[in-house]
Amino acid sequence: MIETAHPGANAAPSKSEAARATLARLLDAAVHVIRSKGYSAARVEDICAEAGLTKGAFFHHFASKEACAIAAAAHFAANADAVFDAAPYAGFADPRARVLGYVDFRKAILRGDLPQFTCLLGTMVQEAYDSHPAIRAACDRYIGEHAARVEADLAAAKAIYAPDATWNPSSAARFSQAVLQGAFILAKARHGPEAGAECLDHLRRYFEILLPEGATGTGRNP
Amino acid sequence: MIETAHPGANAAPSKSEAARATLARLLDAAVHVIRSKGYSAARVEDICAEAGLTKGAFFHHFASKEACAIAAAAHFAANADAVFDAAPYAGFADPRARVLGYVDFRKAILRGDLPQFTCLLGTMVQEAYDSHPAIRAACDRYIGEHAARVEADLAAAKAIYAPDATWNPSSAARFSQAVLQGAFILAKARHGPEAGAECLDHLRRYFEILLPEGATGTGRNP
DNA sequence: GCTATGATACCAACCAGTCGGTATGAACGC
DNA sequence: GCGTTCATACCGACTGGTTGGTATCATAGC
Repeated sequence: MIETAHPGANAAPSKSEAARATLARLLDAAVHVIRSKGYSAARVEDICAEAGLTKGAFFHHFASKEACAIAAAAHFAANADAVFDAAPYAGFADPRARVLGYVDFRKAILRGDLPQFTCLLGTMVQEAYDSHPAIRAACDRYIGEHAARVEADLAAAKAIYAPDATWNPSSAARFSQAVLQGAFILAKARHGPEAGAECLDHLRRYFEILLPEGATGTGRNP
Repeated sequence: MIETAHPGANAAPSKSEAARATLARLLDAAVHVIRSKGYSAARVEDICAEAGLTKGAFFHHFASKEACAIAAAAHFAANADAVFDAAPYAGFADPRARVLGYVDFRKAILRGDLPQFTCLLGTMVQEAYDSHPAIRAACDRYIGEHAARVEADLAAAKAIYAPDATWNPSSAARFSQAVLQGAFILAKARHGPEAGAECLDHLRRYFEILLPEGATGTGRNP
């Protein structure tokens, strides 16, 4: 899952290729287990079993379970960045199309089992926001960084399609993340992605209205 | 917290007034502790300490921690029903005003510490959806029942303000719940309610657009 | 050999749930 | 009224399994 051209040509030269691979396995396993049962209920041995390793490997790479969770958050965010960079909508020239393409893409990947598409960050921050400040900070950071990517397209689209509208691209980007997080919760409650998908339909319609296609440069919205 | 006219004039005659009071204390404590740290991290002794009781009392009233959580979900939902029944917007004659008043009210109660306004159901279902089916079912049920209340006003408002629009009141009501749940997650990540409040501003604007005030009976929306 | 890596065995703390016990008070006979 | 009886309500020490973390050992790469 981690690709390095040449061992040694890397920023962290002290880790061998094999060690990097097991670290990645541990992180992937942590992401999966925590997405399935949450941070507290995720046992270290669950993560080790999922990775096909033992606690020796785990505590060699992480100082604690909490440190693993924080590293898993970074790993998850980096993975997500790669996925969205490679998504088809990322190449659209029109920023409005990128915004709507983003929503469509997020809807399209609501497939398979719940732990495969739900958000590690939202899951962890729910339980850890008060008792584990470092986890909360990590989740806040990576959610914010992802929102900033959406914000960039939203701001570019607004400059073209609704330059005089009063809504704030930054706030709208955070709103999109809230809708996604809420969609995941509904999907979990319903035990299926359908309820989440229809939330993204509403989000798309909202963005369509915020960025009126025909009225270039007028900005009719409040 | 529980008012009964005469003991014995009640539906459940077998429980004394005092026992009902301690049960309520345990449920209030469970709601608070689980909202603070999540279901898994909430220890039975935490709940007992918060209630000023001991484990003897806890396991006298609940068969298990899971049973307590399910009872707490019902308790939380009943409390919420009472709060929203008593809210000022509930008396508005115009259903559109009730819909918008609901959003405004939800924004207004984002005050104080996070465990005081976040949703027990969304918090629990995140961790328990896979490992505790009974908890998932309870959360699904009470979220759905609350959404149904919103749906009633939305449907009435749509009949007046957007009768020909294609959007679905049931789906829009679920969307409102998703936005709320997502707003709570952002508030937790940011450690403050502001990020959640601005999400409700977007939700309000969306509902304003879905229910155009001037165009009674035309239904301009997609 | 020396260091990095990972396995195995182990520990101490934790925690859901149990169990024997006490207190309160209602119901009943008388 | 009064003692007897019994169920409900609650207490708190205890238990047995669990779990994060540690200590130690085996192996491989340089």
